[in-house]
Amino acid sequence: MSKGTYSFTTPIYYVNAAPHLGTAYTTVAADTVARYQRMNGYDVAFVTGMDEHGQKVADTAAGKGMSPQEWCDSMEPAFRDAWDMLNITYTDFVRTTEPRHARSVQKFWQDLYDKGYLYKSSYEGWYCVHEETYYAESDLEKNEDDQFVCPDCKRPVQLMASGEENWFFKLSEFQQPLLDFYAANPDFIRPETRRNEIVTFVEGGLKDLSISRSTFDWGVPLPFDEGHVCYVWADALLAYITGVGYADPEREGEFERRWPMQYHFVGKDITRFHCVIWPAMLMAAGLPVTGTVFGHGFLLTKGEKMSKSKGNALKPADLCAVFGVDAYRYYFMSDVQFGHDGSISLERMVQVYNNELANTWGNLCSRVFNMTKKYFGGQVPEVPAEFAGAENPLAEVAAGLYAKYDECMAKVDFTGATAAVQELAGAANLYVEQQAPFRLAKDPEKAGELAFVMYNLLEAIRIIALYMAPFMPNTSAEVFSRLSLGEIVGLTDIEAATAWGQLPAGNAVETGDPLFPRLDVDAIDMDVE
RNA sequence: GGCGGUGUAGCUCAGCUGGUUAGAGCACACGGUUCAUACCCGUGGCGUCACUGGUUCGAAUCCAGUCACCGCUACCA
Repeated sequence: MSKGTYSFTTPIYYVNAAPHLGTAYTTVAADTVARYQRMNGYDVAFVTGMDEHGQKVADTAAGKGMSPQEWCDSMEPAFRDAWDMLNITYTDFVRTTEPRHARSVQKFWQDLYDKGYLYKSSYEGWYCVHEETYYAESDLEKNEDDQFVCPDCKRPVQLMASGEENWFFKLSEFQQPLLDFYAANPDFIRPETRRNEIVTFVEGGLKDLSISRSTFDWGVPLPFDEGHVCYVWADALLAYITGVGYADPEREGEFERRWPMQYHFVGKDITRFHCVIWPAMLMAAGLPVTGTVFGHGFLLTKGEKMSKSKGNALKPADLCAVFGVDAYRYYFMSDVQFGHDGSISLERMVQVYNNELANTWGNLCSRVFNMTKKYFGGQVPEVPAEFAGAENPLAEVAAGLYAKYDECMAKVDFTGATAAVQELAGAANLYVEQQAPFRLAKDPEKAGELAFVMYNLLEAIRIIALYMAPFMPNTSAEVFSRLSLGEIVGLTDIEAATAWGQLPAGNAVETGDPLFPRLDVDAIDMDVE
C-alpha cells in the first residue's frame, strides 16, 4: 500500500565538469532520501542527469576535435560510473540532448508562447565605448552617483542593444506573484538564509529573461522560431519534468501523478535559478511549484572551498577505496549539517569512521554475534516465557525511534537521523555492560536471563541495520544476511518492520569479519590533487 | 555601498521565543571491565559564550555600536 508519490531531483549536472565531491554530495543526499522514502512506503522518483547544451560545450567539443554530441556521449560513463560506485538508485537519468527532452522543452515553451509570455527583442548589454567591450552586469562597478562604470577604465557604461534578436520571457510580471508565493510557502526555500537572499533579490525587481540564442545552434530549437535555440537554463530546468514523464506518450499519467515534486536538492550557488526563474516558468505554464528547493552548503577543507588549484581536492573514488562506499556515504551525511557549509578532512573522516562505525556499530555486531556463537551455538535464542513482559530498555529506545528518525528525514536532517540511530547502538553497548551476558553465561541458573539479554541485543542490531540502510545499504544488507534475514531493499513499511520482537528465534547467526576494520590515519596513503 | 549570515571548550558544532553551577561528540587524563575490531563502561579538567555599551531582578540568548570572516547583489554553469 503506497503512501503516495515522493519525487525529487539533483541538479542536471553540467557535462563539462566530471563528478566530484560536491556533485557526489548532492547525489548521495538525494539517494539517502530515495532509499528511505521507499522503505517508508512512498512511490519514489529520483531524477538526475546531464546538462549538455550551450556554447561552452560546443567549444569544448571542438577543442577536442569531436562533435558536441560525441563529446557529451563520451562523458556519460563518467557520471553513470560514479553513481554506480556510490550505489545511487536514481529512477531517471535525463540527458538534455535526448529527443524526449527536446520534445518536452518544445512543448513547454510553445505553451508559454501561445499564452503570450514571450516576445522578441534585441538583447541589451552594458557597453563601454572606451574599451569597446560588453560587460555582464555582475562584473560592473558603481561610482558615487550609483552609475554603472566599466571595471577596467572606470568610465560610465551604457546600455546597448547587441544587435542579436532574442526571445524574452516576461519574468518581470512575476515579481509580485513570486513574493506572494514565498510568503504563503515559507518552506519553499531552505535553509532560511538562502530564503532571505532570494526574497531580497526579488524585492529589488526582476528583469525579463532572454531565453533564446541565435548565435550558435547547440541547443533545443524553439518550435516557433527555428533559428533560435534555448538558453541553457530554459532548457536544463525542464529536465525535472522530463524525468517524470512530461509530454511523454509512453509514460501516460505519470507526470500528473508525480508533479509537483517534494524537493529539488541543489548547491547553494544555483538556488536563484531554482527559486526565481523556475517557479515563474511553472506559474506561467499553469503548473504547480515544487515543495522545497533545498540549497545545501559547500564542503570546505581548512575553511576553504575545495579546488584543484588550492591542492585540497579529495576525490570520491579515492575516498571510497580507503573507507568503502558505505562509510563514505555515512560520513558526508552525518558529519556535515545539510544546509550548512561543512569542514571535511581525511583526519576527521578517519575519526568518525573509527568511532561511530568501527567502535560503536561494527563492534556491537562483533561482540553480540560472537557471544551468540559461544552461548547459543550461533542461533538466535528464544525468549523464555517468564521474560515476556520484563523490563527492556532497548525496546523502549527502539519504540521512540521511528518518530524521531522520520521527522529528521522528512526535513532532510541527516545528521539528526543518524544521531538518533546511533543512540540505539550506544544504548545496546551500554546494555551489554550492564547486563554482562558474559557473566550470566558462567551461571547455569541464569540461562533464561542470558537468552533474554542476547535476544534483545540481536533484535536491536536488526533494527539499527534497518535504520542505517538508507545511509549504508551494503552494510545493512550484510548484517541482515548474517542474521539469516531477507532483503532490505523492497521493504515498504519501515515503521512496521522496526516494531520490536520480529527477529525469529532459531535463525542462524554468522559471526563474520569485522564490518568496519579500524583505520590508522598515518597508514593512509592518498594523493591529494 | 545595500541586504543577509557567522564569531560558544584543543577540534567540529548545538544552545540563542532571556532564568538554576553554559552543552554534545571527538581529542586529553584517570579508574573499571573483558564478550568484542587496544573494544566497552564510568569519572574528570578544560570556555572573560568576538569586543564595547545598554535594557532587565537576571543575557551566550534582546537592543545599539565596533572588529573579523562569509554569502547574495541575474542570463558561464
